[in-house]
Amino acid sequence: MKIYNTLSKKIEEFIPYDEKIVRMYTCGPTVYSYAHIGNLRTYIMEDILEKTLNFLGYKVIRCMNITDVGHLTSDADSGDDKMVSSAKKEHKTVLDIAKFYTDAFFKDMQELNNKKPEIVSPATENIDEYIKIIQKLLATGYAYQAGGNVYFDTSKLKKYYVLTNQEAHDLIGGVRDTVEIDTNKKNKNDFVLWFTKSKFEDQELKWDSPFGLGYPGWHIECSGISMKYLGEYLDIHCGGIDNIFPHHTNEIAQSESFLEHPWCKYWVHGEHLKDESGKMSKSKGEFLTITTLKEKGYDPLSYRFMCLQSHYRKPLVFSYEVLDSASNAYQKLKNKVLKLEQNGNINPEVYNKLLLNFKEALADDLNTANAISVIYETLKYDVNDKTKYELIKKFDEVLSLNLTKEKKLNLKEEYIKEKILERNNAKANKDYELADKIREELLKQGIILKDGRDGTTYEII
RNA sequence: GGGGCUUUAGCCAAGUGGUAAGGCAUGGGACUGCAACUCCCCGAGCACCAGUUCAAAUCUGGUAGGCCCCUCCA
Repeated sequence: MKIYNTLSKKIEEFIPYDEKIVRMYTCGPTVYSYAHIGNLRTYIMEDILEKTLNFLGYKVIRCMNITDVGHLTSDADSGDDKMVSSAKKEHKTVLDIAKFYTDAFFKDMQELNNKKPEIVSPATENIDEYIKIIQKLLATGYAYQAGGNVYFDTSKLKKYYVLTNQEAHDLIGGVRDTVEIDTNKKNKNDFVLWFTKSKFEDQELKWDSPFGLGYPGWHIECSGISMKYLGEYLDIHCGGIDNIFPHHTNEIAQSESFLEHPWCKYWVHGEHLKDESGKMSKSKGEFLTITTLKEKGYDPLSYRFMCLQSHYRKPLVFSYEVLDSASNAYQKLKNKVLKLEQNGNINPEVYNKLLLNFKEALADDLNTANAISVIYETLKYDVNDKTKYELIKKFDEVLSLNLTKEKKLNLKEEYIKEKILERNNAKANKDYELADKIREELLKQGIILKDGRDGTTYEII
């Protein structure tokens, strides 16, 4: 398959280290609040990537971290650890908060049909790993201690900005003036590996280490967890586009300095979901979560459908117009699939042809929009329903839109038929009030009545 | 100041040199007691300018608009 690699800024043929096994690391959430649907867009992309690789015959081992410590609100001393400030606000311990929002996160993931990675590891459970890495970096001269903290020395690298085309001196001009300069740093772009001198009195979580009582920097977390569970050679590292710099850049710096050989082959980044004002964030605009969407009557999978209709590397602007459109399209699509007859035999020629179209769409840098078009092509194709149904069922292994999920009938068939008869009598007597009442009652119980040329039939919602 | 992305019908969107997929909405029609569902029909020459070419939405150069990163962020 082909995938865009941020490292080369090109679409490349995907070749993992091992022929059949893919080791994939995806940056997880910082669990100090609910995830908004913009956060979730990236996880949908990652889910599609994982399932596409499976579809193409790879075995994927995927790992995700949970950031439950050491994530600052800003680089300045005025900042607060996000976890700590949440805990303060909600009068709970840091780990209580983390547990609560981790659970909420995976519930959202489930609502969106995002598979939970087989390895999920909180940052606080891997402290030994970070210490091990930092110790070696200190020993080999890639890190130094200053003012109580341990920093990574970016000047020791031949090339630090591997993911972007920036140069160190480019940074000198701009940046906002609210950011205070950490005078302990030898170089402007050095970053913290370990804090012993907490900037915040409230920092609750601290661990003993050879560098003193303290806590790890943010970037070291992903390197440590990744290497612990996926080894020294990583095939894919995913995350949101905002992580390219500094987070992923720093991960590469510290990991490759530690390993002394190249580390991850493919860096895959998802573009953001925007709103009218720009980037969706927790502090401005409407804070949209899966729960909010549900309360407004949207199926979470409509949102998944909305995301899949566009490309993961293109900005997508959220509006209710777009969501409504996706929601309509999704419901209609499901209805069509539901009506397919399931008897007969698969036409192997057509099956293989359309399956190939579908695979080619996904293998082309995850072109999910085209993959969805293949569903419509399938529905229109001149072939029996059985073939269509089985194809769509197969497609859904990747798309995960519940397109072929059986609906459950809560009512007895005889009861429905009786009600239809009753309504038909009412209609014959021009008692439309009663007829509509019966129709509404059945609708409440999930049954839609359809009046057509050949009488009344029903469908289950 | 530096780095990068983006601009295709009312909306979403595909397209990577050969004459604009697909979806949603709107409108028209069939069906219905009305409606919903379903089915049929209908729309753009691709931000702008200048090049390259037999041929450009697709390549080159420029202009304009929108957005992101360089500070925690998916």
